[in-house]
Amino acid sequence: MELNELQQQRADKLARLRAAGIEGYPARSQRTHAIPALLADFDAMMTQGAQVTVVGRIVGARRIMGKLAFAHIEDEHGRIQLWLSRAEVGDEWFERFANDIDTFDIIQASGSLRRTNAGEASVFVNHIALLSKAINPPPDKWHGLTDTEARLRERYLDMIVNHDVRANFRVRAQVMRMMRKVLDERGFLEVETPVLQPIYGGATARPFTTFHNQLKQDLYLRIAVELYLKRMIVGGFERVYEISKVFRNEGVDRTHNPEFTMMECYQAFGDYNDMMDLVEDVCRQTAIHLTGSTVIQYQEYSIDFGPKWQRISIPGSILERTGIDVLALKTHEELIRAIRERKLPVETKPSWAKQVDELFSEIIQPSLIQPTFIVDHPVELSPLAKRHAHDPAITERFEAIVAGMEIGNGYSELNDPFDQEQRFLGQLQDQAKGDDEAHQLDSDYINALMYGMPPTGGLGMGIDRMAMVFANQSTIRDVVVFPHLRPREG
RNA sequence: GGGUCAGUAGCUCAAUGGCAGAGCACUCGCCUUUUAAGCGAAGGGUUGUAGGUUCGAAUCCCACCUGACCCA
Repeated sequence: MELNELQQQRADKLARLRAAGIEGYPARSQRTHAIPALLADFDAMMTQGAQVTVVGRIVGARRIMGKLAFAHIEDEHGRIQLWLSRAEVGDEWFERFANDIDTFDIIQASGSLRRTNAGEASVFVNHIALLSKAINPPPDKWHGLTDTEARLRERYLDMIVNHDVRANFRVRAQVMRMMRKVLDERGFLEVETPVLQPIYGGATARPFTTFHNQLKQDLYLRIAVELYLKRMIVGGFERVYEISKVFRNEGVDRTHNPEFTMMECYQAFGDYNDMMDLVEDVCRQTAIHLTGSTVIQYQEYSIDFGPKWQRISIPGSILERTGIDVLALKTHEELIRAIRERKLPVETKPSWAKQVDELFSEIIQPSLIQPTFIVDHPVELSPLAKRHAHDPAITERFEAIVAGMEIGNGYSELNDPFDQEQRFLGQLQDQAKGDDEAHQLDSDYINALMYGMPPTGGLGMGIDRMAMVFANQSTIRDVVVFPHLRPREG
């Protein structure tokens, strides 16, 4: 590999250490204490004359004087000062520490515990071992690494230097843990269904396509888990869930990433009310788990997961806000004309249903900051949802909105195979009109429904967006460990 | 897809048509209580890429690449 000047200096130091019989990348280390544990019990251990061995990465500047040296090392959860005295550690290692050990090297230090004159808890070192030589130099010790592109391209460095980045991923893990906890407590079984699917379904989106060489078959990376989980409901499982990546071949923006993590669950003999209850429960418990309160801070808002969520009707709220009665304007053309007459700032979409969705998402949704369920989705917009018991034009469906973002979507599942076939055929018509996100016709799924699926409630929740909410991040890339970037030229 | 802004040393940033600089980091020397240690010295550049204008371009023009933000 080609090394720049700073990298070459470090490589030369590694060569010098090896010439002295010191391995740069040994297999084993002998930590006796994690740094936070040491700090928590520091004074008692110091009084007892404890000998400890800590490990970690050297961060910040080493401060080398003629016969004393100081540096800080950091393990995952803590940071402590190392205090080296030439007399204590010996000339050989003191020189080595000064000359051939660098900031960012990962080392092991053994010694006793002492406080400096300033009172700082320190390990008074009598022995050092190198665990991993860093060839790349650290970024600016004061300003750190701030360039967005550099942070994303070298996320590992971002994680080393910017601790709040690490914190986001801990929150994300807690969100997933609470999700599993609530589902497990309610008796749901965690299952795994195919990621590679011959027919993609369960959402309206464009897929990624791949190819199976032996079967000579096009396969799609799933855009949702839904249809397979509902086949399991047909198969007799009453409560199932899956948490995993789904893939949608669409643009990247503040709230979209082409691969994202979704939780989907299905509850036989339940309906969409049970699913709304589940959403409220998961969010409330997660908030309490993370903050001790039902209220969390998101950007400039305080969001309260304590009360029952408000419910807003899609057609009703559009009528109220814009004067357009979407249920009265039955054709796509009429709806577009009404939008143009009012000069509403929305994109033209390829079907009536998509246009209603666009209207709502642009005009109403961003203003829904407190937890809200939007309901009464037009049947054309929801090809897998059961018609509303009191109005066949709309469905028993909800979307869960927090901070203007959709974090979940659920419905009473359509289990009538004849209606399901008609919905699929309607989707094919949309496709013929140019809607490249229309749902495919899955005849095997209809076949499954023809064996009888119990009345069922279903739910999908976006883990990434929940992580955004609970980690107080405004872009999805800050809760995705390694967001996709275009390759650099050359 | 459209618009705006940005890309200069390892990092953070200057230099608005006239010698490409600073701070930190790094290297060398001194230093036994440092905390962004201190003092002294030295090194480090294909200014995102490729063209153009000009006596002269980091700077102006064109195209492209990468990213950020805004809009649709």
